[in-house]
Amino acid sequence: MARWEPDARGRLMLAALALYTERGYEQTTVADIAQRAGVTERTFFRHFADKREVLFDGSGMLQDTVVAAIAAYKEAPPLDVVGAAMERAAVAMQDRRDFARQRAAIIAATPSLHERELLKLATLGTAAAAALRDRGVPPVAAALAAELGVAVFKVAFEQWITCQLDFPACIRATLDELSALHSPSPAPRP
Amino acid sequence: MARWEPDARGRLMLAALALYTERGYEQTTVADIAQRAGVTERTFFRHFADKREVLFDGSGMLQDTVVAAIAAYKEAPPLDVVGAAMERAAVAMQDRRDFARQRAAIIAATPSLHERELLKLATLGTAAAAALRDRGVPPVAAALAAELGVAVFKVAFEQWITCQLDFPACIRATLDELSALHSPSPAPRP
DNA sequence: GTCTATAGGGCGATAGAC
DNA sequence: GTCTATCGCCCTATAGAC
Repeated sequence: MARWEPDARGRLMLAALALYTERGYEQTTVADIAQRAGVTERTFFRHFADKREVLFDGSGMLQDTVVAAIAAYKEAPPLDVVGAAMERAAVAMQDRRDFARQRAAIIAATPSLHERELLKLATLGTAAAAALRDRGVPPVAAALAAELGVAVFKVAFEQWITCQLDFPACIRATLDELSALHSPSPAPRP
Repeated sequence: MARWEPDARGRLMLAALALYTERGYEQTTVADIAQRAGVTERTFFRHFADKREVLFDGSGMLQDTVVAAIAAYKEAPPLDVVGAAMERAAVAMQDRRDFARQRAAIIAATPSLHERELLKLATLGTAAAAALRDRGVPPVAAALAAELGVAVFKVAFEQWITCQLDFPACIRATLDELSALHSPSPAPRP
């Protein structure tokens, strides 16, 4: 028998998700989470910088996916590149809709977690802008296109967890809405 | 002589701005701020919900300006409405560029403050979306247009504090960049 | 793993304005 | 009398230091 149960990190994440749902984020102490995971409080802080971070473990991977997709995409206008990258990220998240929904419910109920989520998305935007610049997109256009990409992601994510469509389809629908916003007249005469 | 000096709130804001600049946000305690303002620590927390909030006193007014501008603007496509509202907000901030720059420097140096700034902008976006819906814009288009408005505001703000242009001009320039992103070919044959 | 400083909330007391 | 701003002290949990 091992000296410690394996995967303390995974148990801490599950315990936090469950407790935040059961009794709310603020009513849950780090000691509670550690106890349910069968480790000490100190161990929690070895794995996660703070009490919020335990819910954001996948955000680094999401960012890597987006950045890689931007770098790899064929020659195209900046907006098409970020659109395709966001769809790619959506594909990677598709099979975790129940988790995403539970997590989103906790975050929506907790301003402090909402803040952290926004920081992660902003960091993703900054990384996306850098990846666009690496493709030769001028700085301001890159910053703007990256922000639009994140905006599309946010709106599409909201759709995804509240309706039946799958995530990539929500991204495509939101990208269509974005185009429509820029040509208010349904069909400019050809 | 009054029992207390008036405007404890204003003194707390000034003291916080000065101390955060002098020695950094994390190296400043609430006790330090309270002491410089001549009140107790407890009084600080009666005026501001937390140590960050003291830097975001104006954000409610900014939001009111944007929402009012959206409600009052003439019949026009959603993107034009938010664009005009952001320009209106920029006009209102124009005369506080030095303050904005000092504040931005503190925020840029402090992830925790960056988080709070993003939350305020997200809240502004939500309010702008609601104001667009009140004008009859469909929900998804409203959410997307509001996000675009905030994106333009962020990019333009960055321009404003790093270059010589005035804020409304930065907004207009960024709105032009936004249009350009959607029509990559310089001039589609008429 | 233990120790400590700080954030931030709860509660009652005080003193001025009205 | 009421209302409101401030104070002071006690408390817990976070998060960093040792």
